[in-house]
Amino acid sequence: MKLATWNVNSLKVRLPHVLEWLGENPVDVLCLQETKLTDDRFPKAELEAAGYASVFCGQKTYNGVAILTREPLVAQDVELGIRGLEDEQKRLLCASVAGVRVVCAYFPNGQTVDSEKYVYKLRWIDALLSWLASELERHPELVLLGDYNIAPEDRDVHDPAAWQGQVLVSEPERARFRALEALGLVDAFRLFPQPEKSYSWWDYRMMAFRRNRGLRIDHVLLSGPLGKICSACVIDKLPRKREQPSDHTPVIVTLDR
DNA sequence: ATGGCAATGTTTCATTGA
Repeated sequence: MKLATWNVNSLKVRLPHVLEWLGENPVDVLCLQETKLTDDRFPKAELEAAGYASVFCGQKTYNGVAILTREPLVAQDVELGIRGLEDEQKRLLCASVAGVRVVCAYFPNGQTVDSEKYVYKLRWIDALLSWLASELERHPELVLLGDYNIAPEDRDVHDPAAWQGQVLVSEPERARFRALEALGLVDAFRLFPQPEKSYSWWDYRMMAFRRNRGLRIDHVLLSGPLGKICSACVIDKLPRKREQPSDHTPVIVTLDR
């Protein structure tokens, strides 16, 4: 079983990329973030024609998440948002696939550490943490895939000195990433040897991709039982090399089942 | 110290992202 996550930065623009990528990478599950589409505009039929069922939860201009699966989804297993959190923003979606609870998340960006958006980011993650604690009891086989907007360690940052204390790397954010791990979740990417300077996002400006000035902020966290059957986790840089790419690139995880 | 790129809608600029 293969699962992937990809912040597409507008599914309207990136649908051809997604379809082509799925053709080359026929994963069982693909979680998307920043679809930036209201549900009435979601390209359900086009994805179905490519062999994928979808559930989605979107809004105009910002945010929006979706889960694509090769197997049909059971509607009653689908859940939107974090239970117990009042939130207008469409950032979280869950579904069950082959007994695995799949959580697709688009964490808030936070803008700057002195902004209201940063306060919201921390509050959102705190709500996620307490919700996940109970969710893990209900679903021991759980995977949290998405754009976390957190680079967990300095090795996930191209220039740690320049980023020191900034949003995406600040200590309160990193502490929350560790709190996710303390729930028993493991960072699938770090279960395996990886190339030095592996990142999942590069700024569009300053030729950042070509210079590999990036951050690793897209992650797959696995619950304990799934960590034990995980056999690979890779970042696929190819889509970032295309014309008109998303600034993020997919992360793919393989489970032995 | 600043902006640099891309997408969106309110569009011919402002806002947001990361």
